[in-house]
Amino acid sequence: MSILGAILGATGSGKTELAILLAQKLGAEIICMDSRQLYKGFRIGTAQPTAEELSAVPHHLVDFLPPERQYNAAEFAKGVKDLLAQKPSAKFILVGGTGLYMQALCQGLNPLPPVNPEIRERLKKHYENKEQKELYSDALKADPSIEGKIKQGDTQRLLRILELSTLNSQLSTPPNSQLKRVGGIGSVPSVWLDFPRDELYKRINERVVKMQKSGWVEEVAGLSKTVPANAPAWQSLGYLELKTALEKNEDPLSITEGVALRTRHYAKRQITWFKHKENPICIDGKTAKSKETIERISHSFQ
RNA sequence: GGCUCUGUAGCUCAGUUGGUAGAGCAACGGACUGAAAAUCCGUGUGUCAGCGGUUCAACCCCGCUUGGAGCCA
Repeated sequence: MSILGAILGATGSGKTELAILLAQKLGAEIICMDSRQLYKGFRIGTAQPTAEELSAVPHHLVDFLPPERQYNAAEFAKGVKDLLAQKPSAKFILVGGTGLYMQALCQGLNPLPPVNPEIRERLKKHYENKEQKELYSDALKADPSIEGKIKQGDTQRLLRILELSTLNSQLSTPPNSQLKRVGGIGSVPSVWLDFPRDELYKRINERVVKMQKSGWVEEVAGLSKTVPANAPAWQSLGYLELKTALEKNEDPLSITEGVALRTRHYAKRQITWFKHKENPICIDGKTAKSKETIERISHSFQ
């Protein structure tokens, strides 16, 4: 097994910097486990590693995906496994905050057919102007095991269930409820970069401002010219707000507070996920880059 | 100086013909199996500006004090 461990933490907790120090010390390469940093050209707003950082240590799965491409947890897991197979003697460190991707990689996924965009689109259209209840009752019929697990308002998951049931009946695979996870590489040692809540929020607020000062606006202006408006990459926090502000000729700084707010909400979701799904060693974010801490983490990664 | 409006949750504000109060946002907690920076779910945290009066009972009515806003001088 060539994955030494994972650096986890909420957005803005300083994972990137720590990972580089650690990778240099351990002679490892970095795998970005981030559903947004993988989009090509979406650099500043997603806090991709800088050019300097990228050249300091070999990085994978970052800044490579065409913005109009949809990606998913299964592709990520496959991408990592392919990489491990290609470089059997290399050592890797996982770095990122996308919990679902880590789960898919380590624990595996149900052996289901790949996402089918046509069916998904059709279902979406079909339920667009209907009552929420109808979507729920149809999904419940398709897979009774979702009762109590998926809520009525959770459009995204309900559509997924219906998409699966459509595929299942076409491909006669077993119903969702009976499937088991397969293909996981098993759990890896992980550390969580911890901050008191108010400090983390302060870091997030400041980072949004910093992004705007360091070329994010120009980045979005450029991307707007080449990337179609419906490209999945635009879903990255703040990009759509910024793009719209530019189109409407509004002050790009008017979005700052809203973006910071949504980023804080996102950070909270990450905290909840990793606290409950993974069992990382908690380290103090403030002293994470100290010699002692690096030493300690290296040790647990061996 | 005079007149009018105003003070209720962290913020913006509802409200009770008098029976100690509730929305949105924030905040906090939670879920998560191929969109996850996504998508959802739950929780009210309060000297109702202060002091006194009327009343069985005041956030509500009355008086004074105090903070804020506006108009007239």
